[in-house]
Amino acid sequence: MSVEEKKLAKKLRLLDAAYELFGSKGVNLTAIDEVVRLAGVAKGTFYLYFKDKYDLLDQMILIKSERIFAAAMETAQQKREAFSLSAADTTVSFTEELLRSLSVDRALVSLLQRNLPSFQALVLAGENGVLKAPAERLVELFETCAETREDAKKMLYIYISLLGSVCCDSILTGAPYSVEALKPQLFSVIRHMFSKEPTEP
Amino acid sequence: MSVEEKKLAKKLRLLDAAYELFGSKGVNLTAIDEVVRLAGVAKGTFYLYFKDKYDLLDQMILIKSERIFAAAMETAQQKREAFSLSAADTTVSFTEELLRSLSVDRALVSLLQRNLPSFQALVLAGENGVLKAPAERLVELFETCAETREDAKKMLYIYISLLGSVCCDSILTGAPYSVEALKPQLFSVIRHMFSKEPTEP
Amino acid sequence: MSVEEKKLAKKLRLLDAAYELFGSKGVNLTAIDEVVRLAGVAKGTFYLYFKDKYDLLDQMILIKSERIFAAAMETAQQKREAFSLSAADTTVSFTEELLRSLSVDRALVSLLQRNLPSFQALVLAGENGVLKAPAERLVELFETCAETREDAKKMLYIYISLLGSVCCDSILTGAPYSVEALKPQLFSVIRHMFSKEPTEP
Amino acid sequence: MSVEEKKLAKKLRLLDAAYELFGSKGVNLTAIDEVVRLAGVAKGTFYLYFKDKYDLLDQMILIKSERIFAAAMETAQQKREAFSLSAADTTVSFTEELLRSLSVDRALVSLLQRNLPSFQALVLAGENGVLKAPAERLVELFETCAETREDAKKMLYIYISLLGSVCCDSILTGAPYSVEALKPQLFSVIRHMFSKEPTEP
DNA sequence: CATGAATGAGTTTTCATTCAT
DNA sequence: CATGAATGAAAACTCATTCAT
Repeated sequence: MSVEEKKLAKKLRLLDAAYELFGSKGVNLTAIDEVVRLAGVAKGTFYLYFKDKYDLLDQMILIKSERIFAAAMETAQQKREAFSLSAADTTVSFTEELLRSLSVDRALVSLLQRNLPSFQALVLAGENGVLKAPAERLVELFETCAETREDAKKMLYIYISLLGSVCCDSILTGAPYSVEALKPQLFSVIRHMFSKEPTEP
Repeated sequence: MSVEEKKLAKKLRLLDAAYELFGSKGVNLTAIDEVVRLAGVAKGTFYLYFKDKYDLLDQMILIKSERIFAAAMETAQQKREAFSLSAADTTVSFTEELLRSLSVDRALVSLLQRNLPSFQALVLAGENGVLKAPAERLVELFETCAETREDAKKMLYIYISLLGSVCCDSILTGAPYSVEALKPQLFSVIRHMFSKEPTEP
Repeated sequence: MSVEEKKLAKKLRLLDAAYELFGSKGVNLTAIDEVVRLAGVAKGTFYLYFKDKYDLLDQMILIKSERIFAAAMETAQQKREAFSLSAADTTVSFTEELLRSLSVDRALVSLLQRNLPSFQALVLAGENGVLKAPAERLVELFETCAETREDAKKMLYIYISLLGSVCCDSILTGAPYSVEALKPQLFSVIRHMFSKEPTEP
Repeated sequence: MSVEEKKLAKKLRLLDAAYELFGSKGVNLTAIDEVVRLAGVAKGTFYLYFKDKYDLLDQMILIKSERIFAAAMETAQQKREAFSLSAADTTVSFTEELLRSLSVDRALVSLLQRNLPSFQALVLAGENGVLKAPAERLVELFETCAETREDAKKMLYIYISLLGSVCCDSILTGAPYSVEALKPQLFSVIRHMFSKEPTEP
């Protein structure tokens, strides 16, 4: 293993350890001491790779959410092409896929819940590398029901906010409603977001 | 002033001081020392009324949100009666009123942001005293577009989640969008939530 | 109930509560707050009857140990007269009786254990009212094997020390030896204390 | 000085400082603050080496008592061999030596007094490393007057209890009797413990 | 007499950060 | 690069004691 690989391995071990701990006890209640202990590296090493706890958090959310996000979009796009799905149905499909992935990765949900704002900013920031592609796809989907690209991005923002806050408790605690119980209403709202009829009186 | 009144006054002073500080610097960065200093009471007095910082936080959110919530509902109901508003329009009106109040009370928004889950649970818990009345009104509004009362509560849950997460950043940072910028889309989504047309293909 | 009786009742309630708590968690780890709460009196009332925690402790040990001490001596004396027991046998009998009482009052043992010094001082202080009579009897018993009264008191001191420290753990934890397991050796030592043969080479 | 040596030095400085303070004012009245100030280390360093005050206390008693215990046994054994002392005389010699050491180390006495039970357990626990050798010697001494090894250990237990509780007050306060004043009776009791004559009527 | 709210000095404990090795 | 011992400021929490009612 090269020096460069060893460095990466250490950083990844720190990220994994933090992932575990931040997810289960929250960022604020997790001491750097615990992270390095779980990662099996020295305390000083932490500061070699991260400015502080919150720097690590940001990097982690980025890495972890990218994978899941891209995969869900990949699946949704394939379905869209295979079955000529509408934008609304594609978004629902994407949502469904996302919920499925999140359901089996409670640690990530826990993280997102505690850090929704950073996550939202991330998705919206078109310039950002890692989430750029799937986010762009989503904007395009919402453009089908919006007058301008800017309006589409606003809808996307609302969609992401809704998704984030609705799902976290459902997945983590199942209270007050389970994900399955909320799906009909949630999908209905999403579909309505794509409806073009006037709602003003 | 009776002893009981003095006790209440002291507790309120602590709540007010914490409100101020939690809102401006966040709960985690606020030391109990600061709270009691601002409140002008002894440190021990804090522990006479609250188990810890988070106990105070819970009580505060309850108190503060009740006021703003009840007021918004009051206004919305008056408009509904005066102008025979539909359920959708009443909900929009309630939303508008709530956003207006929150816009001028950034400290509360800051609090809600950091504690959305507790707040959501609170609204949904019909048994809870303080938020019972306005929450019941909202359920009734959503019943006009839901098959069952249970479905209405789910829609309410989605609505509250949406509102909470959409607004917090908008109000606090104005980024990525200001409240005003998001209103058209937000209200549109809310109105669509009341639409009865099928959205399934 | 007269005023005077009410006052006494309060003091006794405090003593009983402290008895319970001191015995189970030790004096140092028991807060006055807990004592008054358990006693059901106001915090200020405590200071009406006791200077501080340790004042209460002293009074309590006195009261509690007097009863048990006097009773054991009473029994031992009766046996002595009935069966013309020797001083050694009377002391063994007294010891046996004491161990029996203590075995069923673990709270008191716990107290004595944590406060042996005060207790020893108490027994030896011939001037003290409550323990005077039984202590005097013990001195007399030891005088049968000592040259002077002063020597007898020293033997008594050794006896009390031995008894106190040997028994506490035995009764409370049964470790490393149970009271029953230690009795043969303990009684043997006590009997030897009364033996007059020279032990010097 | 190596890192490991420095660590040990720091831990010893803490132990020494605590020894000084615990001995003069008691464990409960000594704040960790004082310990670290006297030791000349930072507060955090304390928690690097000890869980809390009582953890330090336990470690300290072990270390301090081992030294004094082993030394007294060493001396007693030498005398035994030199003068062909009997088991009883060797034990008296050991006792004398121990009392002498303790008389000039009041801090340790103070400690033992407050923690006799832990100390007794320690001596009896044959498996324990540090006190194993001298304790084994004592058991052997008592075996000369006991039927079984188990009986010998019981006698040892009684002997240790007696010694501990008799001496503490004598050494520390000189009241009600000084060590010198008690020695005749104490030694007599010890010698009687080794006498084999029947004491039962 | 009795109360119990209020006090605040005192204590324990944590933890991000540094730096010599 | 990596380490982990050391730091000490800052935070949480306790509790004996007082005193106005």
